[in-house]
Amino acid sequence: MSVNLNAAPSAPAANASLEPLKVACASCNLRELCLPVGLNSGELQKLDGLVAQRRTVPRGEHLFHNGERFEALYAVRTGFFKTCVGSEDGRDQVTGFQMAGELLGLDGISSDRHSCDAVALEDSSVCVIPYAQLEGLSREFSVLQHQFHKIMSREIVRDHGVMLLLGNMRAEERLAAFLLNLTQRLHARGFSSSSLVLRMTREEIGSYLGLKLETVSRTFSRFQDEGLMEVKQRQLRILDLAGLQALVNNSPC
Amino acid sequence: MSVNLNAAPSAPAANASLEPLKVACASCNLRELCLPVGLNSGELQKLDGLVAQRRTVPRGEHLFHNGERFEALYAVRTGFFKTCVGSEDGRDQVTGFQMAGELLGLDGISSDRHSCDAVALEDSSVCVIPYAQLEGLSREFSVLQHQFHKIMSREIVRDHGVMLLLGNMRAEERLAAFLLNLTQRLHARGFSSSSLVLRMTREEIGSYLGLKLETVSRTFSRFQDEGLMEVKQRQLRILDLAGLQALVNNSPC
DNA sequence: CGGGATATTGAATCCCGTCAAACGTAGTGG
DNA sequence: CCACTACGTTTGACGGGATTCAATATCCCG
Repeated sequence: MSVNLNAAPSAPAANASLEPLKVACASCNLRELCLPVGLNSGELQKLDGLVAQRRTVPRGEHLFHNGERFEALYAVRTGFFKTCVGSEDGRDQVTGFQMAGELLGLDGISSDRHSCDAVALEDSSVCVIPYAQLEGLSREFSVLQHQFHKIMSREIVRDHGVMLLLGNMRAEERLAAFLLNLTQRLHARGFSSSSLVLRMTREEIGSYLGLKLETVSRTFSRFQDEGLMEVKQRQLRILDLAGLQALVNNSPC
Repeated sequence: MSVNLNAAPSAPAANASLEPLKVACASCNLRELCLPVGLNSGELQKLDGLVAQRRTVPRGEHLFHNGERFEALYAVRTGFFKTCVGSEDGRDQVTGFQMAGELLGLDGISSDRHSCDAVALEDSSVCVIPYAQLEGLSREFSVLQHQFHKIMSREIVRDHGVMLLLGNMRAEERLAAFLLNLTQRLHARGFSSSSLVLRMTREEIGSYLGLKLETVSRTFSRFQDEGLMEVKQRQLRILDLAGLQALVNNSPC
């Protein structure tokens, strides 16, 4: 049973990947998590004029590719994405998982080209935010400007947290921290904070956390044995939140 | 000895940590690496009006602390910094090393508080860029706005690269990548790209790379044995650049 | 229903961390 | 100037946590 928030309002069209149809930011239930935070109604209207296009991305498809020309940011409306970077040799690293209300493509600003791949992990839809126009509008509205800067800064802070995780934590702590982060974000979107469906494979979790898929699987099993949670494939239920938090906070030394 | 942040701007006092003295952005030799990239002379002048203050930070002192109120960004003028984040338990992680022309404090925008510590690794000086005023000016000048966005985006891209390093690479590759990055940035600033002085300890390198100081030391020794470089304490000279690059690019598998 | 992708589990291996000792360097003050 | 100390670095031996290789189980989609 997939999470189905904000299904397209009608969309009778064939399943083209572009939809002219649109939900105004003003009436979008993600507005408090997304770019429009703090805008008044006039500003919201202007922003709406800019976000004219929506795009759906079927599961497994790319929203954009590494190296592609950067022209727009994308706000996740429904669904779930991963972003990953790759090195010259085949290795690649998942750099993040994005859910409703989160922005994709910020990495592209630096060089006018996307520097990672964005892939939908379930059928998804995004709002297309042409970047040049966003810069223009954020010169007009300082609230929008500030909110945009906050979003970029937040991404930097998040990345630093991931570095801490990758550099200092052991497998159990990494996985616990990951799950707590996931449930917290889901909770902020109105979902249960104890029961969730993993949208990604063990391998993708492992890539994000700097672990091999076998280690992720084994650690899940151990958590289950210890009564911290129930895992069955992608279905996960947290039984002992405090126990998980303790794992993250308590130094092993 | 606590950091003397933001004393009154007048304060002609002896060698306080604040200097009213100032070098115009227009005549700063870092201008092509820093915020002013692409500005015309009128715009440069406006920016100069904003960057009214310089601050010196002695080796070992903090430029800012985690949790402190965020009010300004800092552009490194001379010297060398590290930034680090810490978890509730004592562990901390170096998230970056900053040299001349690079910006510090971007993490603070997200929550109006700094979310990391910035520490000078040698006697350093920075330009203070009051953030509210920078937002104002970047609403006037789209070139400044865009350059600022590029800098933030570049930080995100860099962080993703570090994630790849921490998540996928082995000790040798991490250290090789680190050294190549360091020499490349030094080269861009007119220094030799083969000979350098490490401004940080083995422990700080290790923290950045997710390794223990002993591993860093051992790996340096191995590189030396293999004729890739000469290391003597902080003094380092690269003998086989191609060899180092090969280490980073060639998958071990 | 069947087949490919995904997940679980075990056993062996290895890279890095840990612990410990010794050395070198820099800074201080007698 | 040199002894003294604190700090950073090097190196060795050992252990452990994660990876690797491999076999099996399970799920999902057409």
